[in-house]
Amino acid sequence: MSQSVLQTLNAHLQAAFKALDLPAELGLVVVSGKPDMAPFQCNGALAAAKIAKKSPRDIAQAVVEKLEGNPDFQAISIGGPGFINLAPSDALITKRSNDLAVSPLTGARPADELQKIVVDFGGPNVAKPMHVGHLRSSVIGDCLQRLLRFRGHGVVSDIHLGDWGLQMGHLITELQDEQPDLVYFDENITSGYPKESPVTIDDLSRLYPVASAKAKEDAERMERSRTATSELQAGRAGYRALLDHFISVSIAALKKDFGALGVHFDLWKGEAAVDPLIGPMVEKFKKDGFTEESDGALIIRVAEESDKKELPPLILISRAGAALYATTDLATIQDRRDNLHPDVILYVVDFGQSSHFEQVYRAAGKTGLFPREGLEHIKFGTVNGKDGKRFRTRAGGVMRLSDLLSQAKEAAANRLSEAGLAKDMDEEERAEIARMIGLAAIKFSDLQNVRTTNYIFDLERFTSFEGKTGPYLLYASVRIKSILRKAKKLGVKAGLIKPLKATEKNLVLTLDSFNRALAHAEAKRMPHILCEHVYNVAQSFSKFYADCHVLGDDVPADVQASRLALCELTLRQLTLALDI
RNA sequence: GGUUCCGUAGCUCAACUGGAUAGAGCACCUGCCUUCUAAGCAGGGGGUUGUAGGUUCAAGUCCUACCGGAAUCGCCA
Repeated sequence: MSQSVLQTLNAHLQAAFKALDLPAELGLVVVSGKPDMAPFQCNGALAAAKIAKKSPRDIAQAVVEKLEGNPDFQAISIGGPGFINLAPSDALITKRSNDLAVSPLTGARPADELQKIVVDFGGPNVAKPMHVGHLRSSVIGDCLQRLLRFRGHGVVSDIHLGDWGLQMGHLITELQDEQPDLVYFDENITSGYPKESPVTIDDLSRLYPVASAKAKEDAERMERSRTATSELQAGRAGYRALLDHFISVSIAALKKDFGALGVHFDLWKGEAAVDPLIGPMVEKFKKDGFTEESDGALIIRVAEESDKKELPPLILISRAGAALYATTDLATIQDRRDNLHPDVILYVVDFGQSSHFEQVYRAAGKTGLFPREGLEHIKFGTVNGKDGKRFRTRAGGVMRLSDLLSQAKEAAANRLSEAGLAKDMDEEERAEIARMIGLAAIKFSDLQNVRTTNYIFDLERFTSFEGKTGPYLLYASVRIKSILRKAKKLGVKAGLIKPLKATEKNLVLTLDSFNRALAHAEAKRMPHILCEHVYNVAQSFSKFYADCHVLGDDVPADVQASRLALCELTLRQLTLALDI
């Protein structure tokens, strides 16, 4: 596999800098900020000026002279204070385009250093229904796990169900108030519970808010939930049996939701699964002297010298004797360390929990449980409404995931019939296409902007089909497929690629940056970088499509073959990238 | 009040980590379908990057102080 055009030019520039006794790194070639002047540029002459004590333009001039006559360049010029503008030769572009055409992954390569990575995302609670906030974690997490796998890493994804802690106490006690006669509440019975669940998923989502609201106003009610939580964690049989029902009912419902989203998890573990590890882990922390007592609770101090404000200690065991969120997270790290042996664990969780993870990561590092550097919080912004205020679950009008999906699907179906598309298909096929388009719209609009704050949820944008959207990308694929179909009918075969017009060369260079986008997206754990690339591909193709007729009567046979090959290549890369 | 994150076109967001005249998409104008799907293409208007300083050849990006917003601040997850 050859190098990308950028890498090739980069090698030449670095060699030229080195030959001038300047640091090779300064020869770094980047995509030009002024694409109308040249596709690439090198800014090293400006930085070199200080070291060499010469004017940037003189250095640029010397570099240009070194590169003169190199067949890989079509044009080299100096702009402004000392920018070196670089245009690759047609021969280089042509060669690279044909290399890409025969590359199974259209130029993508595995990461240099392969790692074992655990991706923890989704994190839905047993007690609460899925809403748009979970959508974000799921879509980003799923994209990251696909990206990392594509790059060759060993990836294990875990949903990390919220099935432990106070919320379970809430559910148990509220259920007891509603149906006090259930056998689970009889302390004299410790086995032989019914297989059938006493509750449905709807019951669960109804019980929790009720209990939570009551407990907030009534200290006594809260105490009952706390006690139930402790008893559950201490192993009370009836409560454990209830918990198992809660979990299995939830998982069944969640599998449906995540299935509809096309999101996959390797592990469906929850917090409850690491319960047996907690006791020994806490004992070890105690023995090793990492813990101390404070106000009746067992804590680990995680403050560091450099903190401007002391970070509160991590609470391992509450006054009531219950394990908390941080405790199960630590135990989960231990579980993963011992069973999965990861180099890195990624937590795709909203930004509001930053300090919690900071506490857990520090504690893990301090106690020798897991290296601090291997734990990464992949944070994203809280979900806000159009008014910029937080999109609250309580505030009524909860947007359920399934509702969102069906709305997107409906919008897609309307668009299809309006535009008279897919009319030669039967109803079932059309519905399937509408579903895919709606899903693409949702995923892309969520992924394309990864800012860490101020995430605004806008249904209209999520289901829009014009401009920079998922459907636009699909549309590009559809157009290519249509050309390929026609070519097959006409008996035209793909051949050697020879980019002639600017739109063709541009498309090749865009396709050529695939690997760079993948590597960059991985390094930053930012899916939107990949989205940006795919959008660029679709846009470059659309321009090419409008500018270059592929199968016209007036197009020579070799040009037809070349453009057809370019179409095939583009489709392959689009398909690969959309699958991530 | 403390800490952390953020402030870019009317709206939603980029800007490859310090590079040239800050880019896309909506929305708004002007063209383009008897030719491979117009979910598209070509073009236009729209900006003192919250404010004020500082660092240097160069600042949306780095440092300081204000203004405005969000999250969080020991027994919820």
